[in-house]
Amino acid sequence: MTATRDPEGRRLRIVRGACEVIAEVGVGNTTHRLVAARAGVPLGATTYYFASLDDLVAAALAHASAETVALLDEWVRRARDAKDLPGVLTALTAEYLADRSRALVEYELYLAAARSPQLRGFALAWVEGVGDFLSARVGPRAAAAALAVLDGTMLQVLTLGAALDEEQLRWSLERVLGSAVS
Amino acid sequence: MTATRDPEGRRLRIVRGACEVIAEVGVGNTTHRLVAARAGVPLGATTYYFASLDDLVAAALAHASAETVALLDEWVRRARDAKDLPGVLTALTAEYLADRSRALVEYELYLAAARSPQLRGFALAWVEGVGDFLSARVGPRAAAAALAVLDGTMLQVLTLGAALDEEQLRWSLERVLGSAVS
DNA sequence: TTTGTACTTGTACATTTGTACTTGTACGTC
DNA sequence: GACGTACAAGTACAAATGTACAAGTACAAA
Repeated sequence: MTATRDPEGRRLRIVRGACEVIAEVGVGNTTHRLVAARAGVPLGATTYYFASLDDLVAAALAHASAETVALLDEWVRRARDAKDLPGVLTALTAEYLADRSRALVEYELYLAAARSPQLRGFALAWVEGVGDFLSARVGPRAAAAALAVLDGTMLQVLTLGAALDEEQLRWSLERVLGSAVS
Repeated sequence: MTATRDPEGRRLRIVRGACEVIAEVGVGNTTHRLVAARAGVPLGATTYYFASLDDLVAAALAHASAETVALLDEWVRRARDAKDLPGVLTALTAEYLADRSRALVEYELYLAAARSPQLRGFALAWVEGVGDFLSARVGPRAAAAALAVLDGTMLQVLTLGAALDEEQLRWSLERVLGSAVS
């Protein structure tokens, strides 16, 4: 018995499976077999679509990064004309953290970038994306401060397993953005 | 030829080697052989002192955490009566990041805690340590905000490989700590 | 229908890895 | 000095893993 033919779908299944595995066990413990089992494809499929395990992991991280960039567009769109900037940023953060699995892959990617410069571009996409947008709106200093608040808050939520304290985040952002906010 | 006998020193050498290896390749890619080579001990020594690889990694993370707790005491001591709290915190952050290798292990531990609750205690030590101290001095809201700023800033410096912008950090902290500062 | 190609699937194999084990050695105890 | 114990160091081996490969299968083109 053979599965119906669907190369693109298959590749996507594998990449998605890889993302889930990375979120669960981390980049270092990700294996062909774990990904194959998670994606529901035979082992050979993972080596057919990706030349090596590194390629597979890189594709998964690229996928996660692309999702974030897409999300970034939404952030910019919704925050551009918002009157209540801290409120919108807080809401967006809460939405982002709702998918804990994806967020974990993101931060896994973040940390992996610390060791391999070729991944740094992905990490930069986020920082520069949010940074540039905020910078244009509230100036570079406040933008950098807000970005640090957001990154630090998300990291703490992910690692400590606690729920996001939206009131606290809003308060912090208001403080940091200061008079730039209406 | 046999090395001179020194159980405690040996154990420490192995733990330190493990920390270095973790900083370089990450928790997931850490192996007995890498640690042994780095520590300059035969392979058998790593299994003699640690029942399993998990134990070895856990010991290394515990070691890193203990170092941080020790550092925490210094932070509290130096910041307790400081007139210029943002300035002192900025200086302490710069000092902390000077040892990039150790800082990386810390954040590796941070992220690992997201997946294994038994590591969460170590991650909590930092957050609660700094948090409680700051909280007593500037109130819970400003303390949490400052903690997020510090965590986010350090994460960005580590992952992007950029130098710490001390002026920016100082500005952010002043903004967050607000009137609580002299 | 026939055929070629891209895809599928299962398996095989060399390598790496965790860990146990054996042998040798230093040091406290008598 | 003799001796037992805790440590040192090398080796062995089973399990896991990355990857190559052979054989089969679906689908488009002719």
